[in-house]
Amino acid sequence: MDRLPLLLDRVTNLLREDLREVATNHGLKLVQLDALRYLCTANRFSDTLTALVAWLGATKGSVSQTVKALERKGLVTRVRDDGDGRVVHLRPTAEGRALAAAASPAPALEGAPTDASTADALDGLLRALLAARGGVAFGVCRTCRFHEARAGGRHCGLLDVPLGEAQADRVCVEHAAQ
Amino acid sequence: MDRLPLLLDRVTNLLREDLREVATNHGLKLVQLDALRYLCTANRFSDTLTALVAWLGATKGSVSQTVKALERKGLVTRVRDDGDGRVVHLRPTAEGRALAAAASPAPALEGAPTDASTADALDGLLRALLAARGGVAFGVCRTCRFHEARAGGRHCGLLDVPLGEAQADRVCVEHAAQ
DNA sequence: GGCTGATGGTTTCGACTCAAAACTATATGG
DNA sequence: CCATATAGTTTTGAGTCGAAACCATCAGCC
Repeated sequence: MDRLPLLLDRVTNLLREDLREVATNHGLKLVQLDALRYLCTANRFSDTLTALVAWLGATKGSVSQTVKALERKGLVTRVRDDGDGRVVHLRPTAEGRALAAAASPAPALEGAPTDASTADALDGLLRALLAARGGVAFGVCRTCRFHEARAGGRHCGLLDVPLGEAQADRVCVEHAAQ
Repeated sequence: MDRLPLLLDRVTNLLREDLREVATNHGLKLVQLDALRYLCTANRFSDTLTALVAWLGATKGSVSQTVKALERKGLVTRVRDDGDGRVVHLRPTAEGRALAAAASPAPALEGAPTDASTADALDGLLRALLAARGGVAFGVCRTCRFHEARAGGRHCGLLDVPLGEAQADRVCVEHAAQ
């Protein structure tokens, strides 16, 4: 009895349904809210179009349009990089940040279980998903969105594991290249 | 440290990215594949437009368009109900079933953990999500998509719990009304 | 029977998404 | 300096999305 795909399907749908409603309540499409939320947590390495493309899993042409829509709504501004003339940083405006803050987390998750076992299970699932896509090398850990330089040493904020100083420059399986 | 929303976001995105690729490989949009997969598991109560709308979480106008696209591609046919002249049953064609079978489960889930604890965690999550939406009464259990009349008694196939004979006519929290 | 309302679907509209492909501009490496 | 890679934009055509208007059919009720 393999309930996993079924459960995952259902959870995903409910979550998206919920977020979609939040988005439309704020006059946005779901993808636009997704993008805005990501950009609000992105640092100077991960606030580019390419990173957003990787995160959302769509094509760059498509994402470029979405960003244009966000810009038109005054939620995001484009800032050319000083060093590299090709890259453009996508900075949420104050209004954009306010909207993202108001729109997350998903209301449906308010009462969600906060116990460690649930997170652990998702952890395992995430690792499996990443492994299934061939453990694609997508970026150096030190430049990853989830890389944290803590007091006790470097840390991966997504998988919640400590990292040796040496690993910080290794390629990271998680592709939220930053 | 609340990693749950973050993990859920990531898992959802990866899963969708994966499914989207599968869909485009078969010349479909992601939503179309979602709809087709649902219809392939639906019985005579749940193969209607309204049920599909509830499952996908979009508006009926939108879903009607999607179904039209599937019909145009020869993957689904419309069949008027005998008893109720208003309802239309959406039956996947042989070709539609073949495509859905070839396209699922998501390749990324192939190597996913099959242990019970992962499923249990998702189970809890699903219950929380359903509770958060106010435990909406969406249909009588007996007419639910996941209702099963087993040898040992009635059974809910989604939450994997046995049901008393009396409960079968109670309102079900899960809204996949069938 | 006939009226009223609810239910199941379809259609139309405008804004937007999507993938693919062509394109521009800026790096980087021999 | 030239070839190639990288970052991003634009265009095009099919399709999604929500909203609102619309058309049937059914169910309750007097």
